[in-house]
Amino acid sequence: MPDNLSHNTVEVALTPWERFAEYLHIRNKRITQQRRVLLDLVFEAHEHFDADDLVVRLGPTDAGKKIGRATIYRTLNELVEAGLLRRMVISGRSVYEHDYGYPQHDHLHCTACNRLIEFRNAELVALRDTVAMKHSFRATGHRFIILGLCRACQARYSGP
Amino acid sequence: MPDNLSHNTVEVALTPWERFAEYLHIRNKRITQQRRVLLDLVFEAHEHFDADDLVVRLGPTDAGKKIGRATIYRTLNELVEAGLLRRMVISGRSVYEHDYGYPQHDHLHCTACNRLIEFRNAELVALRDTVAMKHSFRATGHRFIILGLCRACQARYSGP
DNA sequence: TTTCATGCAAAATGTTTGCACACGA
DNA sequence: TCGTGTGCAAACATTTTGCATGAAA
Repeated sequence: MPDNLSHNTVEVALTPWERFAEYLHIRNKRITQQRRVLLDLVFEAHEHFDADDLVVRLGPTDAGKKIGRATIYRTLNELVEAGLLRRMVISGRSVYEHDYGYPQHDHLHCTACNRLIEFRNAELVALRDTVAMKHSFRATGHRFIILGLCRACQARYSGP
Repeated sequence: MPDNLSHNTVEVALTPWERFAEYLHIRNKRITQQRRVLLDLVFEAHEHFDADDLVVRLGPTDAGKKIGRATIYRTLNELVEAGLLRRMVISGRSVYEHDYGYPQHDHLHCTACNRLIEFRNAELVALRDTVAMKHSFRATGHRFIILGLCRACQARYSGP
């Protein structure tokens, strides 16, 4: 396994689009306008977002091109299944981020301002696998979130 | 070899009851029948449970001793705030376990049978604090769940 | 021309809240 | 007594689903 931890992307053979097309083709699913628009929107930038963000970003502008909430949810599930997006649950709502072509990482979650800060730590995966092996468990993934206060919020909460 | 986590305890000065009473007293909250019944029920055994489990364990109609769902949710929130219970979210629902008088640990979650297996690892907290410090983040806690297949489910899914 | 996908609204889920009454301190 | 707590039902927020229509292949 190559150590790409010090770079911002991971080399991948296919573009997200090629990969999604492949995923759809294998399951006899169709390449529709909606899936096209959503995938482009989602891979426009490296951000954390939720279903509602997409609704907002689609909403007022494209008057004729309205995509229903249900389709957004359905497509997000497909993108997760296709390995393009990673889902995590932050205070009760699903939050998504790029997974394909993006290095493995985890998050610090500021419980005051709700910001998510990414970090990478190679030891963590090693630790995970050690623990899993000790319990005859076959690890397929993990969720690790460090909760606390970011620097800005520490300052804010200890007076001016 | 499993390390019998469920029979270990941490020495604490107060019983859960004393601690809850103290918590309530400080906030001018009252020791009611319902809170009494719920705390006893919750500390009856070391298990993972959710709100619905409590509803079921309280029975259909305890001769007029019915405790409403709302009260159960309200009390669980108090028990978490009081530091007696720890809450984690497993596939969209809140799951609780003892926190007070119970050693720090994390979980392996079998995504096939939904079982939660506890493990302890001292390195993890060290790692957490190292990462937090590197980001000027004040860590107050973390959530770490290793996802995968437990031994039984690995066997089940690779044929007999 | 046959599936499959979409939009809409309704349903499902898990939890919280408003309110009138009940009860603990 | 007085302020909290409770049960109930309704509200909530997010996500899923049933169904008739519309669009890929």
